[in-house]
Amino acid sequence: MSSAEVETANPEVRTLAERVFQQLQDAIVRGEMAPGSKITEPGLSRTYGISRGPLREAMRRLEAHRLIERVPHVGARVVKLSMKELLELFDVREALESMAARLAAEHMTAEEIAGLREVLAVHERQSDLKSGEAYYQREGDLDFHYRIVQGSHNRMLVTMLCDDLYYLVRLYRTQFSASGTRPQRAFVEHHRIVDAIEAGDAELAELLMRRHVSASRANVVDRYAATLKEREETTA
Amino acid sequence: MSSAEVETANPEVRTLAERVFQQLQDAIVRGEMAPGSKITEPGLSRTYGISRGPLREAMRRLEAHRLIERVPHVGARVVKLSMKELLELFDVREALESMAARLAAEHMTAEEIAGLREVLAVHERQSDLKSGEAYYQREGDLDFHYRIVQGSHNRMLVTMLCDDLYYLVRLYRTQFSASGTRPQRAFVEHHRIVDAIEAGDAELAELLMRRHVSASRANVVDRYAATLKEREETTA
DNA sequence: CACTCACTAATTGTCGACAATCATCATGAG
DNA sequence: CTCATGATGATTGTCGACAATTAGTGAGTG
Repeated sequence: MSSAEVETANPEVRTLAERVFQQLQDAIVRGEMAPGSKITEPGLSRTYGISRGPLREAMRRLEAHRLIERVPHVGARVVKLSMKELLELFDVREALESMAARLAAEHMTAEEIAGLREVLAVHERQSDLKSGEAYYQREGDLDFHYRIVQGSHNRMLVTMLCDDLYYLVRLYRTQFSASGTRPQRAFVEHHRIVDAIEAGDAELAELLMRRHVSASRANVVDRYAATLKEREETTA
Repeated sequence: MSSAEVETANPEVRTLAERVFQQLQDAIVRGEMAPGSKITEPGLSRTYGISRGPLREAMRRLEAHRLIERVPHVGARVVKLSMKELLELFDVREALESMAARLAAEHMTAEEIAGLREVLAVHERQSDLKSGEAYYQREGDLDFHYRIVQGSHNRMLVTMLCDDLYYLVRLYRTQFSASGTRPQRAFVEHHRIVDAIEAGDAELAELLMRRHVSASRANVVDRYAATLKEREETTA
């Protein structure tokens, strides 16, 4: 299923700071808190019904995860990704995910590969339904990448991508309302990557993942240029 | 010389939490706080003369930077890198730094390249003095990598490497007392990387940096195996 | 003698209040 | 009319105290 659906009272999470951190993380990524909007501690303190102590600790963690930006004595704002920063994010993803694919080809277990294939099968079924446009836009695509990263068996890599960057990716998708485009091609690419991993071909898996992320980046650039041009024409 | 240097009045750093964060970061990286040793909030609160509020915020940042590990309701310990985690760190560095070299070859300015050459010149002079063994072990090597990462002009990459990973690298060097080995070869590799960057050959710069980090990793593995064997013989 | 269980001491988590700093707006001078 | 300059209000930074949880100790029992 999708990721975290955290209720207010989750006994799993022991501390208030942790709980409010996850809630805020979710709210920001979903776009429920407008990008660039100011965050005031007394405000959040009231809405979440906690004191400012744990709240500030949660905000420090959000800051470390790049979801909010803080200026001493001034305040915090929800991060607002610019196109430049989005492209930077893609470069970092290209570097880390291609490495993850390489390591996955070397270390992934048979069960993990089977799970990966299952994810692709689910995507295929979904694409049968609303075929063509935007078919596994949201969490599905990330699920795929998520599993490969886990398959790298590199805990540092897993933390960086799954705990940090993927939240930024989701944030970007809501901010730019970038519904999943280029469906079939990405789907084919996913399959080829899994094939390479299953064959234990580390170099190929790395190369394919690199191209996959790079193509996704190029697609974003194209769409951005298109919307810019369109906006220009409508205003003119 | 120890931690009693930066007095209370540093106008650069505005907030107590920020100041104590930097002090702790320094103390940990320098090995003044033993790896794996427990950190108690009342203890640090006394030694640094601040209350637990800002201290906890500083600790949250240290946790995000992977310099301490926390368990809710139990406490925090200074991180202790295992060999496995060290190798994971090298894999991440290989991915990120090779990307940085590629971007540096594309975006670095003439002045930045000149600065890079200057760093190499300094290293060369140092190697004239205590030539051979361990000649630019500590900060010098990181200076080189640092500048290339900056030359990538990718802020996210800069943050990840310079603000996070390089502190871990320094921590590892003190923990494993890994004085800079394999001197000449690394020096030559550095030169070739700069040549590629200056020529604007992104692919080559990326490849060379990748090999450079990979070789450094292999060297660590070799040395580790050697010390293991040696320890075995002495105990036998 | 080993094991269990309660109790104690210490540490972590949380809260409310106070002090320092900044943004806003009004006021006045040029 | 524009710009500089000071009050004022709110927000952030910091502190000390209280509550909750945990680890360690020691007594008691099988």
